[in-house]
Amino acid sequence: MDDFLNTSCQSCKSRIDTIFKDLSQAEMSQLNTIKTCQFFKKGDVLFNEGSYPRGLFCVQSGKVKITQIGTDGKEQIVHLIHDGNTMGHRAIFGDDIFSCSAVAMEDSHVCFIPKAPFYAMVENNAKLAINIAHLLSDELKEAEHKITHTAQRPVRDRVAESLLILKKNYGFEEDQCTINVTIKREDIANLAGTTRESATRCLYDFQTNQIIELDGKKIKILQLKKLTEIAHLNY
Amino acid sequence: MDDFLNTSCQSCKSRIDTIFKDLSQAEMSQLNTIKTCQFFKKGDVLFNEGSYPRGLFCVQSGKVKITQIGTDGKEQIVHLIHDGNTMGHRAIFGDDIFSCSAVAMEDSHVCFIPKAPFYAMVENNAKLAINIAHLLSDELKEAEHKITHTAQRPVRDRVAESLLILKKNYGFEEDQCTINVTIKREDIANLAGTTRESATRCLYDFQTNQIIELDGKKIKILQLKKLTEIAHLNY
DNA sequence: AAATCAGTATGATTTTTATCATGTTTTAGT
DNA sequence: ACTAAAACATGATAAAAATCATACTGATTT
Repeated sequence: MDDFLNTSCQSCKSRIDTIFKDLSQAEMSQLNTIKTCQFFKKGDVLFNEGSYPRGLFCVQSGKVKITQIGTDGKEQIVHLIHDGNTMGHRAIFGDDIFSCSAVAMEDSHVCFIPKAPFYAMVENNAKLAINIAHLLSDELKEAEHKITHTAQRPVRDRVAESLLILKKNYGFEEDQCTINVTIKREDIANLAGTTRESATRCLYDFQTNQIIELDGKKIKILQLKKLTEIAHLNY
Repeated sequence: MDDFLNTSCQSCKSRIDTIFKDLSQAEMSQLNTIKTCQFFKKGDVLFNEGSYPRGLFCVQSGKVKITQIGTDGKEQIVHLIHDGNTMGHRAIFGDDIFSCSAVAMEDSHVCFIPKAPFYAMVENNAKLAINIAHLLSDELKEAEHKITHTAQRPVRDRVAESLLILKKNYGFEEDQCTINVTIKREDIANLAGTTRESATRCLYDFQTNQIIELDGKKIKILQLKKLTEIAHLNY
């Protein structure tokens, strides 16, 4: 992790869809003053489950996985993060330690906003607080959906959904079918809540059925519709 | 569902630990003006998944289950509600339809605060908005925990945890060991994310091992410590 | 280029869990 | 109190998934 050139919040392309979208010019320049830009290399840990949050992370570019350690130390991917997403708000507003860890899945530029001035800013701006509540509401909805559909669907369906989640978060490459992320089989398993072997088997089954095409760590979705059918939901 | 006598917010015992704990006297009497008190009989539906929220529910007394319909129409219990809890905040602040249904598990007194005046109140009170963010943060933490531990633990562990969740939400009766709720086997299964048969088998296994005692729909916890060990977590 | 290592593929086996089937008990309604 | 319906217990079976075991591939280091 190194410091990096300070991109201004005003010109940050990722800002449009964040909790900061409604800030006034004055507040924006204030935010710009208190934030710092940081660079994380692939594999770097942004924060660790159990540690105390010192502030909010706001992703400018890159990909981060949010994980939790379950029984027997097995990792569960709880959330996937891309540019424009924030991290740490749950721990900050829950007045809590981090319940998850964050690890960069590729080189990422992430801004950091120290807790105290950020919290003060929120206390004086109900609209900002409401935006945070909105974000938390969306995440809660997603989490509750995942509870229901993890408990109730077979591994095959969940692996199919995991591919759709990857696609939703990271989109396609220029060819409009290769998912724009490099991810290990094990992480697909950790996202689907199954074992590496079971995930691998599902992927090969999908390939055999011409639904996807595997090329090393890259995954091409050939039949998006069939994948959503297998997942039993509409993305 | 009938209207019921209007208990005042000022004297409401459940208020102490709600999002409304920090309201000023003026705001409190304003809240008291806009809210209505309602009564729901056991089995009554408070709201339905997919419908549009008209306001916030605040439970004065009673027990409510928050459920979601999964694959093949199977119900998942996402949340258990007791006095002092609110419902509908996720849908309201997510600017969304209800993603869950709410059904009274026993006769309940629930206050209703219409959406528009409530939202206006929040827009003018950052502290209230922060309290809502706090609540959502706690719920998100709980949901993420459930994702990880549903995916990773066997049914037996999850059934054990379900009993602990029931105990946490509804406590014990006077004997300090009978869980203070009447719940069907099927609902225990829906909470644990398994089938009725599997849940039943686990409960009888626990009884055989003198960890619990079953008496119709009532459950006595004989060895709380063993139950937490089986669940593989510390409550 | 050989060696090392992380990640991968895949078969065989065992364990876990759901499903199916059937009889019993409990509860609610008249 | 009687009847119907709902909820429950439990065994047998089948299906799903984890675990175990082993060999392969591809990248990186020496």
